[in-house]
Amino acid sequence: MPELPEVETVVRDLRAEVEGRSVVAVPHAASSVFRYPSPEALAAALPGASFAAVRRSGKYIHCVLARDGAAEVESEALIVHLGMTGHLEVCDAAAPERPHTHLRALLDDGRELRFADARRFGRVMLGDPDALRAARLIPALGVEPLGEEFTVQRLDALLRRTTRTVKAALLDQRGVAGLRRQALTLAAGVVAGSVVEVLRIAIRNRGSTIDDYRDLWDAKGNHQEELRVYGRGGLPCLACGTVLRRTVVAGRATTYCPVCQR
DNA sequence: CACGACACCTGCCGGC
DNA sequence: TGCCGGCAGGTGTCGT
Repeated sequence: MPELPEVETVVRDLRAEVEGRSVVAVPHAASSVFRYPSPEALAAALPGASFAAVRRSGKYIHCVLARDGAAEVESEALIVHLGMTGHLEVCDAAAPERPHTHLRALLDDGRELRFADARRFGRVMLGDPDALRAARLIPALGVEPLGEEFTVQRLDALLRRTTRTVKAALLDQRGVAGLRRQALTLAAGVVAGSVVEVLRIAIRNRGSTIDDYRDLWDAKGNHQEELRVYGRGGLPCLACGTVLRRTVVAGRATTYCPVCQR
């Protein structure tokens, strides 16, 4: 399940591969992952556009497009959310199509940008991000946790005005975009510092491959090796040896040490 | 506003 | 060996 560190890894790699490239054709576009416009309309509109920039917004990937000869600068982006099992790759156009491939975009260097998603929880959209947001096709995300605006004050205000658990608050993408994992009832300063540190380390480790996540080259991330609690229910706590417990918080499986994490 | 329930969707896993 | 129910989980929607 791609989280912010995994998405950031994909964005950085994608940026190096497609920035400056343009789309020549769309040999394949079909599936329910296309929320707007229809896959046919997207396939018709994408050719001729070039990738001006690749950015991350929460867990959304924005490929900002540019068009030659367009007098006025129009804001247009190919937006991708990986959902649970979404996967982007840039490969030779002759490479065999992996199962559940929903989009293939032929680039001007002979390669293809492809999107595959077995579970189809992912989304692909094309349009003005502001307009898509206004149309509620993409959500109005909260503070970017790796941005300057993610301050202790902002987080403190966010946590202070709610009775929800810290985990539930952090999971809500309208508050702080792109976060999950557990947190405890700690001072906002500690949480804020931890969030940023953990995200930076996870990105340095190219994300966590818990199940399906692979980068553009189909390689696994490395950060799963660093997780000390996640997925270790029933195993001893690495700090004190107590058996880690599993429970459900905010509708999500949550593992914790009953001694170290109270 | 907070949160549970459900929908979407398919691979995987345990049980029979 | 094989079928099958159950489960996971990001996000949106709807009901309480």
